[in-house]
Amino acid sequence: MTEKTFTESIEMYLKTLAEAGLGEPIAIGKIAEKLNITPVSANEMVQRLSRQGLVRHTPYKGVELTKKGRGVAVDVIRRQRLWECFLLEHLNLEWSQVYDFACSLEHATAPIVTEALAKFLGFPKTCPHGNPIPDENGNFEILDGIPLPAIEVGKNVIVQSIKHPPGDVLAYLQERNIMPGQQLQIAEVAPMEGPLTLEINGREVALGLNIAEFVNVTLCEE
Amino acid sequence: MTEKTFTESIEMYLKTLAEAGLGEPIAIGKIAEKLNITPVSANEMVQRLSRQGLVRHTPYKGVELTKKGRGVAVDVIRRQRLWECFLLEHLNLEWSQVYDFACSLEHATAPIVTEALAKFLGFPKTCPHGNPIPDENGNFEILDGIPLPAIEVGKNVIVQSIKHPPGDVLAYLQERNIMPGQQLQIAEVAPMEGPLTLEINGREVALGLNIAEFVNVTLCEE
DNA sequence: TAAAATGTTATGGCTGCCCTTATTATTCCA
DNA sequence: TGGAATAATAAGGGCAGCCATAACATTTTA
Repeated sequence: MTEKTFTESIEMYLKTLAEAGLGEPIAIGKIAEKLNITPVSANEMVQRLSRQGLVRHTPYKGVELTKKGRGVAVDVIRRQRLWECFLLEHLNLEWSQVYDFACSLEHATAPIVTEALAKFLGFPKTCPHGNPIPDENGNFEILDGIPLPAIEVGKNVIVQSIKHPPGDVLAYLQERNIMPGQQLQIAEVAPMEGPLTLEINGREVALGLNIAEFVNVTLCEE
Repeated sequence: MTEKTFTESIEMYLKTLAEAGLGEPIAIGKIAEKLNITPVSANEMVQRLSRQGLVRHTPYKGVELTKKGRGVAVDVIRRQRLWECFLLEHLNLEWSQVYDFACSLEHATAPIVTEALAKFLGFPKTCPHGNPIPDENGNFEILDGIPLPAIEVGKNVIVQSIKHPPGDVLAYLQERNIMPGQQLQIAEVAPMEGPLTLEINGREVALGLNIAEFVNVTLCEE
């Protein structure tokens, strides 16, 4: 077993790559933006990761996780999402806050602790934001949710998951009850990339397109 | 409020100082030994801590926590001991392992999480090793236990607490059932700084003096 | 197809925290 | 009281991970 241990910084890079999409290469600029560092620094670091066989970097094309890198990333994500469950369900912390708190804890969690935590929680399948929690072997189901902006006006949908957004957007969503399990309807789509108007529990709520991209929903059958 | 945040390294120095005794100054050499670094490095770091007002360093005399430093140290200790309780009682991890696991988590735990954890655990008064858990304001009771080597032969005692020992000593103690709450008797004291012979649950157990120093006990009343 | 946007490389610098080696100062103890 | 042990200081170094600035390469797009 290559049971190595990686720095917090490395784990954050790998997690960021995994969260950004496990298919296509990610632009270095995007990584830099998400990690709040300069593109030059991101470039440096990507080279280090490349040397360690954790990512594959095609200049001017982007960065991809290798199998090894993906394995680490999935493990980090597992740890984080388990902690999110614990913090929300057992410590009763705010839905909008558990991501950040769990992000600190994830880097300080040994494998034995991770597995004991998973058992304690009853092996949850998803985190409080609706995203899947990989199992001990790194396997997880890919969600079938659709980004909210792709839904037609008038359709009833249920929020399935929230992709991790930047800044205080989670608190913004929580205030408006846009959380997994919530049913809502698209009441109106403003022209010129304008906001969506949603109907949630009988109330009208406007939601910018950029934010709506982070909300994945499934159609209600009726 | 000076609600600053400190590096993991700084927290470890301060915690080490607090654990080594909250009275007299600690020699730099001792700190270096406990943190597994060279005395030169420890000296450097102590100067940094001094500049930040966290410790008071009297050359050739030793290092002491300032009020500010003690506050941080007590907070770190609170976090660690709460996690120890959680890891032992809820995740069912080994008594001998929870100290180290908690030590990683303690540096990644925000105040809100600490308080929520304390509430979840029911505000425990001591950690699994019998050491007091400071409350939210940093107050805690000082234990009245006596180091095992100070007890006379023949006396019945109950283990009150285990000071944190180096290396694998906790596993060694756990194997021999020397844990808080355990009743035992000093059967024999070998001459020339030789080991103690203890009677535990009808079995005889030899325990070196150096290790016994870490075991605090109270006399059984009868 | 040329300008704008983005990515890459080079250079130099910074901080935190650790290291070694060597010299000097102080304290402790026999 | 003098040598051993311990502590302090100095000088030089390393590594991780970030920064800025500048020059240059490639890709995108208008």
